Amino acid sequence: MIRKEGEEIVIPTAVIKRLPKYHRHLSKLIRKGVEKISSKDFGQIVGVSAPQLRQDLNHFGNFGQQGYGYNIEKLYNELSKVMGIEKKSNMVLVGVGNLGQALINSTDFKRRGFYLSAAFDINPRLVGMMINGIKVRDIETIENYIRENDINIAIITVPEEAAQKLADRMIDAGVKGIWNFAPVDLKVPKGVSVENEHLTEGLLRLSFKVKDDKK
Amino acid sequence: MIRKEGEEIVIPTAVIKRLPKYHRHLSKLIRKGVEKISSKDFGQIVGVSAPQLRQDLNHFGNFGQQGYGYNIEKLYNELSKVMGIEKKSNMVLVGVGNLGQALINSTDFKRRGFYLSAAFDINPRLVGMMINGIKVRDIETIENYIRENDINIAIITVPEEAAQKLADRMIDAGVKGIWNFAPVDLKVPKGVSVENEHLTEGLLRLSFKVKDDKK
DNA sequence: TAGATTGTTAATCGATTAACAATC
DNA sequence: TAGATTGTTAATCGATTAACAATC
Repeated sequence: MIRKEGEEIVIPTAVIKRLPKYHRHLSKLIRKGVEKISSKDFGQIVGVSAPQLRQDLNHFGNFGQQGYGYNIEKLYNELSKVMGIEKKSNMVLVGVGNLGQALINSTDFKRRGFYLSAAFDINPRLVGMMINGIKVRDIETIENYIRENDINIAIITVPEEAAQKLADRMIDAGVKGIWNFAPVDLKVPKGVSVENEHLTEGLLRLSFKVKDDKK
Repeated sequence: MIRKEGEEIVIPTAVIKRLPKYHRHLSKLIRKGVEKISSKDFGQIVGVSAPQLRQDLNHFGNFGQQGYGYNIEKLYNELSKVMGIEKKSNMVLVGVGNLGQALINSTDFKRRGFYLSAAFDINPRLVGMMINGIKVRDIETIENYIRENDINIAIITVPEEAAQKLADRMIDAGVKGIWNFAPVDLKVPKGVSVENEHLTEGLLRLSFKVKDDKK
């Protein structure tokens, strides 16, 4: 793809949705020790057609080589760059309940290059604890922490009622992205991104499919 | 919409993806005590255009009324039916770790009409425990339980390595749908549905958006 | 070189929006 | 009845697939 200087490049949302899946399977292939792969084979693995895969990747650069295919490690690193994954820890989690702890303990995160900087909770019994190497801090100190440590992504795993207020506070302190697990659609100002993880919706989709299949 | 007898009706995947969101907001509106709503207003709430909303709903029936709009409770019940939500408990969860416990304790599930029948784990320390009214049982008894209680949906919250084998066992015993939280794409035979909940992918999408906004 | 496979354009398909007659 | 709002068809837009020249 040829990019003209100064031109706005808009990536189709359909492409953005597929990138993380590519990233996950590349990570898996690296662990398996595979070196290269063709768009045909990789497409089969991730469940998209070969031309679609090539077109998706070409939004970000020409990572392949004719007659050879794609070098897996190179492609993985390129996609990591594209998605802004850096070893530098710039992420916090708020709400150390069951779900919060599950995320703190997630090996999949770490494996994919994500590192949590700290966790926060309102419960004094939890404050001070260490979980998987992450210190739980008092929620009242979160604004300072965000400012001082240049945090730009926050994970919200607090109850529904607390989520929006908390989001506002963190955004005021400088957070640019929120990964929200509370069952509300958070409202955020322009320039801030939200990814709402409404778990129950996945269950409903499954239920629909099961019912639909029976017919 | 007029349906002809015997004709196969295929619901576009784009529509299926939006249904759970409609359901969630209807649930919220009921709790607020709102009685009726127009496609224009409801579209604004759920973030789709009014014609799209009407078209989506009309795949399943004509639930609105000209000059009036939609009765919220009626629409909620219709969509619940469409998605196969029944009070009758026909769902089990396997893997009572942090994530499993988070789901067992979820108030959002119950509120939306979903009920768990039982939970299973391999760890003898957990077996026998009651969590939020749900009994934790020995994983070795799961096939029998599925057969005897006519279970058709299973939630998998076990480690990656155990997920596929477990899925196979449960499908053999009669499970028709799997909601999978392990970071693998489960392979299932035709007639069985899977909804893969790859949490890390949501975080990557967020990371991409944050990075993309900075430019 | 010959074979393989990419990058990219053009054609097709599906999903969204615009528009309006039907009707409560 | 007049006003509001649905259900539905036709037009537009975006995303996917097919095809192939470029090239390693």
